[in-house]
Amino acid sequence: MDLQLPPTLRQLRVACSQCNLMELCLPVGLSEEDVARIEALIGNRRKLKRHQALYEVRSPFQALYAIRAGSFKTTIVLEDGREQVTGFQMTGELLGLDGISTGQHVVSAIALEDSEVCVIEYTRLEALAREIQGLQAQFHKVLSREIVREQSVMMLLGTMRAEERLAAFLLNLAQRFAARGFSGTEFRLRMTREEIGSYLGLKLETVSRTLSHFQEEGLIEVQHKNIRLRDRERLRGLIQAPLSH
Amino acid sequence: MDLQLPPTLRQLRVACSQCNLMELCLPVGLSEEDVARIEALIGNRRKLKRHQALYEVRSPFQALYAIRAGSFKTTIVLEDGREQVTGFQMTGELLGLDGISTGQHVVSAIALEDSEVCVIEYTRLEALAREIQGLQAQFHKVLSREIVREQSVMMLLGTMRAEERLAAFLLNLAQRFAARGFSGTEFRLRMTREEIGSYLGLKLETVSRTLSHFQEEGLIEVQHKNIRLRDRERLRGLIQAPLSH
DNA sequence: CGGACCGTTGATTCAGTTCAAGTCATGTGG
DNA sequence: CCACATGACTTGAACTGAATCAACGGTCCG
Repeated sequence: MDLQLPPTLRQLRVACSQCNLMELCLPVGLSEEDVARIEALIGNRRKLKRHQALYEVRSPFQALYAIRAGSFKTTIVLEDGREQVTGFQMTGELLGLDGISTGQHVVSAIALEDSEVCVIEYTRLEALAREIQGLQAQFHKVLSREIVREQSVMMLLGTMRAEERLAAFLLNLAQRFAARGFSGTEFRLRMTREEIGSYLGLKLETVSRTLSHFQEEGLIEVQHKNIRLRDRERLRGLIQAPLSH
Repeated sequence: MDLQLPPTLRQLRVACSQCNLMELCLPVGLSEEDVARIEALIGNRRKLKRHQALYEVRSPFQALYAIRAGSFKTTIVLEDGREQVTGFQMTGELLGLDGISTGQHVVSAIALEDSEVCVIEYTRLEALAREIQGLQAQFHKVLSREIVREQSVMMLLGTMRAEERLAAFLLNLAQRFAARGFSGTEFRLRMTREEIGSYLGLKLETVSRTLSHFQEEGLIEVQHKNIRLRDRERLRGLIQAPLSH
């Protein structure tokens, strides 16, 4: 995920107040003064190479991570080894919320490309949230938003057919790219067909076939990992009005 | 869900400190003094008849609800009318977390039987959480636990076969009944086959067939809504070791 | 440049859905 | 308090969407 800034500028963005993700991240709707205090909270950064784990299942929970650059997947594993992707995260989104409950992570977070995160030590976040009402409110909203997101995935997995799932997935990605100032009609998938399938409860062959099918129908153009949405309305229609029954 | 207390006693339990759900609810691990302050927070109660909505989709979010007696389902609806159950809640569990994100509820909460909830006004909860660290910590854990629960439902819907889903569902119910001091081997389902199916991404016929199949196998006894677990270990084994592949 | 991974496409199989018919339970109004 | 209607559940038979198995082409990376 290119930040579309020259490298020199990239070096300079060291603080939340200068981060172009500010409106996506925690310090939203806060006074300058409060943002300054949050900057102090957000200590160091961490860089990760593609396929590297930010944290693993069962590792102790200590911090949340705001994605500064790159993207991640979170995966959960069953005793018998079956694995499922529970989410894809991109810049400005928060990772680690699953660890608060038990003090141990229940998913692993893996970088889909070379990435960088801001480390937010959790005890310090809680302390600051007690002092800055706006931060508390924002944090609660982030937690609740994750609950809501997962509920819509449950809907997707529970009641949608393969085509609808893929359509919903593509539209969601597009919307998130657009929210970050990238094109919402042309983008590059960071994940494999298998990872998409795992997230959507489908096999990779079904993902591949369905994308091909969308292409035949003129809904999208697929070239490897590059996607272009050609008929967003019909794509949206797929979700709301299933073919039959 | 009978509280197993004579009616007279039931009248008397008016405060958190005397509520037998205390260890399941918000005031966990707090000093007596703090519990007293939380009692003040928890204003009135609300009684609901079977099938009555505690709140509906799109209704404004103002409060969380702790279930004092009875049980609920939460459902999300698609534009085309398709509906899915996203969770079943029983005594001591919190309802309404979905509303924090946008200020509007994204699910409806419907009583499965005559029920009663404690109303927790959200702005007051946030204010108190800023003052009482233990309450803040507990609240965050509750939010995170819901995120984790939904992730395991995603796993269930995404990668499990019908038998595994049902087995996981029954074991989860059993464990929650047991945590509340009821029998974990013999209990009554509060929801219909259709509601179970909706939650598990199955049709009601499949739920019915699978339960019958479990019975033939000697895993459970089913009589209408009454379930008895006869071989918990083999039931658990179903989840961890799928038949083939 | 070679090998591993990733993706596409086809043929076949199968788990779960759909359609259907009938039983049983519940509760409501006369 | 009974009668009847309605909703809940079960079971069977046929159907189907997605999985599985398989073979092959493309691409990326060391």
